[in-house]
Amino acid sequence: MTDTTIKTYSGETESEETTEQSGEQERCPECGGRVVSDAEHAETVCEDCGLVVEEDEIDRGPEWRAFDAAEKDEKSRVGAPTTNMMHDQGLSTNIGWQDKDAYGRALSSRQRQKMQRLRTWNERFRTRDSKERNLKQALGEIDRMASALGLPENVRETASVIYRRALEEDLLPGRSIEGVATASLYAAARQAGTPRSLDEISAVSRVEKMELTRTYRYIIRELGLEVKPADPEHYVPRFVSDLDLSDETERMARELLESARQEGVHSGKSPVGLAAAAVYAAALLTNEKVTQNDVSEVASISEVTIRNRYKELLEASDTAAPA
DNA sequence: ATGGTTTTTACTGCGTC
DNA sequence: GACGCGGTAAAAACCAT
Repeated sequence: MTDTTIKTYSGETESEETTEQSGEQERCPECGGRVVSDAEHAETVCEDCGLVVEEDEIDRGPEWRAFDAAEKDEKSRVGAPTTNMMHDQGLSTNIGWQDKDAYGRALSSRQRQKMQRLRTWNERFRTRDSKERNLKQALGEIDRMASALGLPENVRETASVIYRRALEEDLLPGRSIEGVATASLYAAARQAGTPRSLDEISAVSRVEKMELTRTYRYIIRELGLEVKPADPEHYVPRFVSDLDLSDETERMARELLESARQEGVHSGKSPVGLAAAAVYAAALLTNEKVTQNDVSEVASISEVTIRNRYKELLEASDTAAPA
């Protein structure tokens, strides 16, 4: 009866024994102490002996706070910030498409031809080696899927970083670009606390779910990424808004999940199912009309699961806070 | 490969609009 | 009668061993 062992629901997790943090935390070459970076002085120093490991690091952020537009111009550094979302981090030079010179005058036809030729070659070189081309494609894919799923920019950014790392560690051979890109996005979404279920992801991806899970697991393991089991609460806001329910309901759903957690109901169950059930139960309690069918659709989970979960949910909330 | 869980599928009965 | 809901049994999916 005592169900104390907490099993993790592995469909969405299986990351519990990833890296014990800091597999590659830098160490001080002198004393082996922990090294800590100090952005203000642009240094990386050892906590123990104070040795400066690196100095003059580049601060890519803006100069300081800007209080109005003029100051913003003054203080920003030149150029666009580097971003991992472009295959060359946005750093490569591009040749403008307008056939104008630096003063805006039209070019002679001879010059125009020359520029056209340069553009061609520039493009060829820029994406020359396979890794670059690989990245270019993958990032395009990540972007496409992310917008299809309505994921915010920071998730895309994270996904890009993960993909880049996978590429650098030679994790690609034998795996499809799309598979790894999809897995990166999945991991990024979960890390960012805006998880999408495997179903949702594979709906917009070109790869099968099986390949996705395989690749995902592989990536997580090889890269030592720490991805905590998805928290059902993270799904709640999305379901609530998809169903046009009130904030009150959302709050209620969270409460239900909270008391359920204390009762250990979460153990081994699908987070999505739990979230869906909580939303349904909450809607009931706040007298808003949603059918189990509605919920099951936005959550892509079966009605039966909702029924089972929401029964447990209500029981748990009774024991936790007897009315 | 096997076994234990969880989720899904499919079907049935009940009450209400 | 259609619909929402609750239940059950059997199948499928999934993870761990």
